[in-house]
Amino acid sequence: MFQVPRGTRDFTPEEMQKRRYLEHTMATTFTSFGYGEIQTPTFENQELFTAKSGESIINELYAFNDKGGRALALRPELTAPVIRCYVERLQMEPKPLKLYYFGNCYRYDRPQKGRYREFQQAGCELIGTDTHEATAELLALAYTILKNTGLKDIHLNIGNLTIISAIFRKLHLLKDDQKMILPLIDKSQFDDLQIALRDCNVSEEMITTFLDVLQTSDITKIRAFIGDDAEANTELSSLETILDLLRDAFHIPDYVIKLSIVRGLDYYKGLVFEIDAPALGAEKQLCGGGSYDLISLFGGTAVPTSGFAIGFDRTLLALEEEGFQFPTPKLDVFVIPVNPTMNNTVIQITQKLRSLGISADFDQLRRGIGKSLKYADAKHAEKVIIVGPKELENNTVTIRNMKTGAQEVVTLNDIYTKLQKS
RNA sequence: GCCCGAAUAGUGUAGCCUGGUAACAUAUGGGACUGUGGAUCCUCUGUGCCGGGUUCAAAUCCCGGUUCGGGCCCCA
Repeated sequence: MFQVPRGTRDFTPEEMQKRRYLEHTMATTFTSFGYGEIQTPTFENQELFTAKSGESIINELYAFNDKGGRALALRPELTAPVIRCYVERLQMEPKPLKLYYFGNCYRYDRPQKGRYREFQQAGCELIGTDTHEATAELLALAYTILKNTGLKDIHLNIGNLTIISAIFRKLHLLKDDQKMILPLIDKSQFDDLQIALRDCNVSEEMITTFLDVLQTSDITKIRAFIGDDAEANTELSSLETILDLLRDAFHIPDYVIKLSIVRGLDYYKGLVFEIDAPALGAEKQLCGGGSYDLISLFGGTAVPTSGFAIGFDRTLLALEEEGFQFPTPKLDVFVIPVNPTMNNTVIQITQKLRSLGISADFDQLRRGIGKSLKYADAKHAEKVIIVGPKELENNTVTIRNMKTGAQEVVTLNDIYTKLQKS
């Protein structure tokens, strides 16, 4: 027996129904915010990803050489391909340029729940603006997309790398020490962090205040800590303005300032954010993003960029965990011939309904009415048309409403007006 | 890449400890009910993840692999 490769999945019609629903609601929200869809190849030159994230990521790439000896890789994410495309052919588009995407990505990782080797990402890039209102809108978009899918419990956490760097300066931490404590901050392991800071000769008083600042949402506390650092003060004022807009203009009040968000990569600068779904446990992060600079790295003219990526599969899992009722696939009409001599009429009725945009199907197994009703029920048919000799003598059929069980006899000509109204 | 657990009809499970006829529910196909039964009843089909070992005998015990889950690493 064959089975799917490790970390990959088949999607049944039932699962595809959910995935298409989710994709549709997300795409609708993106377009309502003025974004246009973009699609890039499933594989790219390996260099694109190593340039962005360093050689070490080859271990987690599906990388291969093609028959011409070109070093290629299945894409592990979509930001680099989209920015590559921008640099290659979209630089002269009017700004701001708003791009969104859906796409399968591939990473050689140990699979577990919410983590697959082939997975889908949804996301967007905002190119050519970093005004407060643009940044606030990006945060609002990320939050709104997830809310619009029907998710109830999500947490938006906002951090800032410029501010955290200023704090490090304040603590007089060496570069190597910073590297060591960053992962501890990212994982919110504050006990270990405290010990590590003592080893770096940071005073007890500073450690206490620092830990407090990392966990606070109070901007005044943060401002007090960074003191007269000009760059950090500017950034903090910007953050304050952005958050005011998010709360008062976009009406999204439930965010949390979390300076401990550092994210795992070097090209982010300034604002970073994450959205979690507590329902998911270990792999609970649904969305991550921020402002970054990749364009100059890829040889384009530097303009401000920001964006985020959403874990599509995790979002779906979170909805399932919350018991979300997905729309069920339905059939408008199922047509049942009482015996096979009715087939000709039954097919004509079915075809006419289909041509009117009404989804319709008919019994193709020559089963009795009972079994056919059961099948119609399993397929969530709304109405059933029963075609039998008794009715046909008077050029009529029986229409049964599957929800109420109510039946009425209708002439052949009236079927279509009758069904179109409802 | 590391530690731990699991794997039995399409689906959900029992049996495993203590080796001895693979079971139950549900779903699917067929039939009865002579056109209303989205019922009921009857019935066919379909199952031990893979490979080795121990044994007269392995779903059961042992070893290796695979896959899935839980926790790490990582998370662009």
